Amino acid sequence: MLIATWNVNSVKQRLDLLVSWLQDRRPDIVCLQETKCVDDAFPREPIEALGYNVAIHGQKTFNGVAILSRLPFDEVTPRLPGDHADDHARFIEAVVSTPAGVARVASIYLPNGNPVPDKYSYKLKWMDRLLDYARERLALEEPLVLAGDYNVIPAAQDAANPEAWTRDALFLPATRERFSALKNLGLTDAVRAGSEAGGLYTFWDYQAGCWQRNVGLRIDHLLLSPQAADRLTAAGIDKHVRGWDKPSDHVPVWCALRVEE
DNA sequence: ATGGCCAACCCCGTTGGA
Repeated sequence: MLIATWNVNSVKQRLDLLVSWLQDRRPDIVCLQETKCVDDAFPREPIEALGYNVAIHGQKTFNGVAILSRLPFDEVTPRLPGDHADDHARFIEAVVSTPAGVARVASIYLPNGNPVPDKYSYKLKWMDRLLDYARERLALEEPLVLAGDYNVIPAAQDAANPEAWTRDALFLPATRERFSALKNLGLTDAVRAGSEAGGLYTFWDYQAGCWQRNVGLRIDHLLLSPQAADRLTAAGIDKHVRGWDKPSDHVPVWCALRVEE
């Protein structure tokens, strides 16, 4: 079973590329971020025509997350618990039944946190809420995948120019500490389970010829519970999608989980 | 050495992203 995440930077602008990529990669479950449209405006039909069920949590102009799944949804829950006043559409969770039992998947769009300090406290609070949520879900001992745009550079090897990011919300010590704390709960970084190599980027800024110069960041991640990590057979980054016409600044990241007994 | 993009929105500039 293939589970992927992709920050599409507007699902309406990216619809043709999304359809092409779904046809090529044929993932079973896809977590989308930055859909940037209200639920009524989400382009359901061309995605459903490819055999996907669609769960969405959008808002006007900004943010917006979704989950696409070939398997039907048993449950869908928008919003990360822990702050009723948080009205950003940054989280949606779904449960599906697989041949090997239930799987729980969350699509996560973690706050950027810049500029520091004005917007940074919201990011740290959001990460603390994510830690609480993950702790609670891990107690269920289910296959669980927390996939999305974390806006976290986990380590120096995850940036082309790490020294340029030392005072940035994506790379500050408090950000990296919370990401480490997530992994220390027992979550596995799917890409890092297969390779410790540098240069495995998932984002290249539109500006300054970053793509052409391969100046990128690894900020999109799939974190797996032990029950999912036990079934992990492969993970990858669809870097070639960044070279397509009118691309998102992020590319899809995926992992393959064995579901047969 | 420097600057270099893109998307949404009600409007043709401003805000947000990373």
